[in-house]
Amino acid sequence: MTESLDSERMACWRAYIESSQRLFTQLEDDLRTDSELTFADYHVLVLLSEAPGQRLRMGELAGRLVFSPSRLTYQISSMQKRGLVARQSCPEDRRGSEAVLTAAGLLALREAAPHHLRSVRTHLMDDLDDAEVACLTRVFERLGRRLRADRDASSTPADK
Amino acid sequence: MTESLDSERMACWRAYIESSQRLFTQLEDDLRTDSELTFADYHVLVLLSEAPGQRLRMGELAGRLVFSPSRLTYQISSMQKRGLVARQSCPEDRRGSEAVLTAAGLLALREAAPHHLRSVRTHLMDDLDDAEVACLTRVFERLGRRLRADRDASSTPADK
DNA sequence: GTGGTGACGTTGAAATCTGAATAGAAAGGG
DNA sequence: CCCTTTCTATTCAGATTTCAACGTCACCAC
Repeated sequence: MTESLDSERMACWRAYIESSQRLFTQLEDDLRTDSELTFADYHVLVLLSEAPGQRLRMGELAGRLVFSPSRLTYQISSMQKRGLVARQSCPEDRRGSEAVLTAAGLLALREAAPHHLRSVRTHLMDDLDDAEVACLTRVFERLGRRLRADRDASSTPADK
Repeated sequence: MTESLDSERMACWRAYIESSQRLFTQLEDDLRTDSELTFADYHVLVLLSEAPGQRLRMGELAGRLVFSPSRLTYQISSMQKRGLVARQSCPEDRRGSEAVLTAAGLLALREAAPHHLRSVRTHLMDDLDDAEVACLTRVFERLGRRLRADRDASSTPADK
């Protein structure tokens, strides 16, 4: 029956979409200005740097980045050419492969991080008070949990 | 000096990024499932349908969609081929052109809208209480204003 | 073990997106 | 008027992304 949003929620939705798009564009531009990395590159480096052994399976990485498998293949190939990561075939499962952070990759991350974090602060975080931060965290962590659950449910053909 | 985010803001930032990415992907998938439109197509149709004369200048459209000029040119060409919009050269300014909504475009929008709005509700809005909606609206409208202002400032070489 | 089934990544072709360069037209002096 | 500058949108080449089809291997039941 209700196939629409009330006007407050519609305004909320629109502000969220437009501002997010604008923010991501801006961060991407900033990152390119003061490093040789894209936002995707940066994110890959962060995830690898935090992983045990500074390595992750392709599938795991794709899941966290919200990338399609083929997109990740391309992304890692690109970073491999630039020496930021290496590819190794997985010992336990010979179908799989893993991306490993290189010394150059870690260095690139260390150089880019201060600029990027400053960018995140000036464009977004500095303008939020603690209550707003708490609210956003609550909302988006809940959303993330739900969307991950939906995805897992739909990939499992445990229908019905 | 502070070139990092405190841990709460970092968690907030990460949840926001990941969940947003996931949400946009999900909405895109839903839209494709029950219509022939992409999210960008849909957004163009919405903006045109609300514009006086159901037409907008390319630049205006690009600004609102947060698209680069060349991306918009491509987007509109694609929609033109599918009959969703038409292109007309602008009477007042012969450099410019405008995109006009067609009957088929309006129809496509009307058919897709209920599904898309349901999708937005089930994946996001239904889970938010009124206070959260108010918080998000406040935050993202403020962010949007600031980012638009930054963009305008940097395009104007009125440097000091 | 053997065959079927599914999971993990990759590949190739086509669609889309970006950034620099460009054509065409308006605007503002001089 | 003429010239220079700026604005609008498009074009082109190249980079990225998607989608579907594969190749390889693991897993499970027989």
